[in-house]
Amino acid sequence: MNVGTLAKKTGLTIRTLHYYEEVGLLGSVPRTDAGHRRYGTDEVARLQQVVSLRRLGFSLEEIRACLDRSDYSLVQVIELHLARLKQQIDLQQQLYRRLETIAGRLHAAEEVSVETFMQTIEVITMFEKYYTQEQLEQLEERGRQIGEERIRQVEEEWKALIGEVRAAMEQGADPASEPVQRLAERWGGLVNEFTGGDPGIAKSLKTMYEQEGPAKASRGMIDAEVMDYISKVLDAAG
Amino acid sequence: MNVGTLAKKTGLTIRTLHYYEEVGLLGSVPRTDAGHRRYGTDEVARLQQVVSLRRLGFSLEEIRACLDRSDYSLVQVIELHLARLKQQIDLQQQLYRRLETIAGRLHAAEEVSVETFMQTIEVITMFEKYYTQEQLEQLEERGRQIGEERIRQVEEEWKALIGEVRAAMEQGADPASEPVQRLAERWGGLVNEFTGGDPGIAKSLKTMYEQEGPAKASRGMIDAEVMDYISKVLDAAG
DNA sequence: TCTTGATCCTCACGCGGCGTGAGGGCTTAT
DNA sequence: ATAAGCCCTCACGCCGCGTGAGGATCAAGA
Repeated sequence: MNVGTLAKKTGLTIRTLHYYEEVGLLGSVPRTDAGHRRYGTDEVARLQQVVSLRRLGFSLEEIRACLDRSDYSLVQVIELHLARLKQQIDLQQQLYRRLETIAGRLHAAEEVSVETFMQTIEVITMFEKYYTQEQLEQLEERGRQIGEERIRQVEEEWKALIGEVRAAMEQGADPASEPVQRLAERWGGLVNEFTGGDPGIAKSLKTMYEQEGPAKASRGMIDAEVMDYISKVLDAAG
Repeated sequence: MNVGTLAKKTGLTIRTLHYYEEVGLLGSVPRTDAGHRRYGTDEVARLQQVVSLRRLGFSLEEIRACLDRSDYSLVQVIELHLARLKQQIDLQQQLYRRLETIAGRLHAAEEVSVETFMQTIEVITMFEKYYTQEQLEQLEERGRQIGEERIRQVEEEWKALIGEVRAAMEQGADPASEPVQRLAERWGGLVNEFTGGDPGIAKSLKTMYEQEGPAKASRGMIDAEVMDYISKVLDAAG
């Protein structure tokens, strides 16, 4: 059998067959006087083995090791390969979830510029740093249940509330005073809307604000001053 | 900031920074008189974006496209990337399952030579050709429940039975005769032990034997003659 | 100021698993 | 004899850098 025929039979290209021979996977293939390769049953059998192992994802180097030295511990090679595969799959799944989340957030945004994208990435990365996988899934789920509509609405409520808090702060209003305390109640309500009442998520949120600072954690909505003030207000509530 | 410092800050290598500049990801980095690279805030910011996108698994080409032309449809790029990732994950998971199955079979074997391995691969490949994913999982599950002990025992029973059938055939025994019919009963019992009474699996098994021929499908245990004979015997049973 | 060690530069080959030509010889049917 | 279709070798290209070689430059101590 000549290369072309064998190539068609195996689905490999001629170049691949040449290459396999070149790297020593097929030994020395016999030739005709003119130098054309002639594949006999031995070569075909060997090639079948190579193809089978290749389809399982082994490297050419591993395949050669397995086929050349029968004392090679196949089980170990497989175990190793399995471990590598599992690691890769895990990594890719993690990546997939990340990208999915990002895609979801971008879908919700009205305009997708590179800046929005980068910001989203930063937010996700920051979140992944402070929330456990479980918590992130929980947040996802709650987000779906609540709906995009409500999320945008809450966003607006936050902006308004922060504005009012800032105004109170700048007027030097007493943190313990009645109107300021009512702001605190609304604040707590919005926080609760995010955490869903889960104390673990609340704790992660707190840690994130402490570690990253209010400005970064709130994506520029809350600065250190306002945060300081609202902390006092909440403290005054007991 | 010089390269070394930036490299440490980003976790990249110096070579990588050079390379990114070489392929045009960082524009033209300003230099000192001596030709040393000096990274300013602009370059650092740009690099941050590159790193972020890189961590999401985008190719350098894609990153350049995204960053250079802001009119580039980010959402589409992400969707495409997600699709690719999904495909890869699916493929790798399929591979993983295959390898796991093979590893299980090899674990059950007493001696693992290259031949055993290749045979196992062939068997798995053949099975995957004729049974649905669901059916394969069902077979797995039944195998686990029955236990290796019983599997080996059944293997022995098959060998013995096939021997008896062959003997009957060579003596020219009437397929409808009482003792031969009793062999048929045992035959049906063993087949049933494999299929677990599932008609879908029985059908796939039948298709496999028809398409691949008895010798290949039974891994050399049953040849065409014996298969022919036992078919007649089973037909005679009605 | 001179030295020394750390840091920087460019150039260029290497990996894995082939794809994709270029430029030429062989075979087979007409 | 010629044309079409095989085959051969040689060699560069891909991606994302790693890893040197060989030399220039910088910062700090003697």
